Amino acid sequence: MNLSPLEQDFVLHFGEMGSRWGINRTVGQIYALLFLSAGPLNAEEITEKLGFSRSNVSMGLKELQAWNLVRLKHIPDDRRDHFTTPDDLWEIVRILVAERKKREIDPTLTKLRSFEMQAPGGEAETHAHARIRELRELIELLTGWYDDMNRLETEKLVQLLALGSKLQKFIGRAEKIVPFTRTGKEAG
Amino acid sequence: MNLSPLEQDFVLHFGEMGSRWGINRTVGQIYALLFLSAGPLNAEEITEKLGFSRSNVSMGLKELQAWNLVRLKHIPDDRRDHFTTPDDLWEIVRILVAERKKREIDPTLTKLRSFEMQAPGGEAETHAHARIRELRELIELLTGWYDDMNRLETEKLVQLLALGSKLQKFIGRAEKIVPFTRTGKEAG
DNA sequence: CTGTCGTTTCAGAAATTTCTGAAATGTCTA
DNA sequence: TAGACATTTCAGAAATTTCTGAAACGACAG
Repeated sequence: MNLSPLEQDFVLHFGEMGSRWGINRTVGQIYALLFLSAGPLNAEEITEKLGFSRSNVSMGLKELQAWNLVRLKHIPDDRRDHFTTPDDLWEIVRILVAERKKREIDPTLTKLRSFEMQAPGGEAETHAHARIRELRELIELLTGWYDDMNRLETEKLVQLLALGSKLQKFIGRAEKIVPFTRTGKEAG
Repeated sequence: MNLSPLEQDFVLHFGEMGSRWGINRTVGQIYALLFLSAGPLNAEEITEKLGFSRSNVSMGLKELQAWNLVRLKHIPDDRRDHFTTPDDLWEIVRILVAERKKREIDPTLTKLRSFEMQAPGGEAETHAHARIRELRELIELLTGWYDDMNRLETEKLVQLLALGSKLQKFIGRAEKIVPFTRTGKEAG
């Protein structure tokens, strides 16, 4: 019931990567293990394979569930909880981005907007305010783009990404065809 | 020589955010302070404004320099080092993304490819290998798109982002114009 | 060469985060 | 209701990260 060298290496790498992303090392490892596993695992199995305490696994799974990164799966005649990651990698990407946006970007935008509301505190603060406005505008452009792309079916999304900068040929044209729209929702 | 309430709040927020991104809280604060400041600051000024030790500021600045996020600026008749952030926010975004890619994505890709090289360790590992291949392909698609976009001038980049999913109208057409390319590198 | 000024280094202190075992909680069965 | 099983909670232990003061370093001026 132990890890193959491949799994071992993969799990360690993503534990390491997780910790550079503000994610607890062991949480990263649990996720990596589930990601590779052919079927759902229960907490006991994870404990055995990764070799940390049962309670640590419990907390890790709880955190992964809070992030919506792991799915609970019930197995007939077994009342233990089993866990998996989505089969579709794009779903994983979507979840990751959505959660990070919700937790980090959205509160930041709120805060930046509130800064802009406050009357400038004198001459010296003019520069800071300008800087904050620029930052807010940049983040809004990026999140607007994200919202837009996130609405696409995965297939279309992949096609657009694959085309990349080749689409710049159409910049002028697109404006003519669909003028004055922001999100493209109306155009779909 | 102290912080305005606005600066204070901004600095604290980005310190907090930094720590969710694997960046030391005080490093985030130093960066936030420089970001808002109208002109270059020297280490002593940063120490006074943020109230942590001189050596901590020194280390923080060193780290920011290693990340290429901060520029050294010399002021005539002053032999202290002064620091700023780029005026152009898009330059900051480009640097941030480039550095994270270099430190996290590229090594991960290398590792995934090496996993694929290794002969599968038996029936059980087939699934893990498939999963790894999928992940590698997804990351390659995204980094390919990034490389492609990164080559654009900022103005074009902003235009493309602003159009968002409206560009899907051109998917079929673009394929005709530039067929068989994946990353756009050959087409540039 | 000596003194001043600015920066960096680094060992240990302080703070924070993560991990664990033991106990509590919850749920189902007989 | 008792007892078997699964999970969660949480206070303290362990590990890690961050921060500091003191000393070292380096450049320059006189």
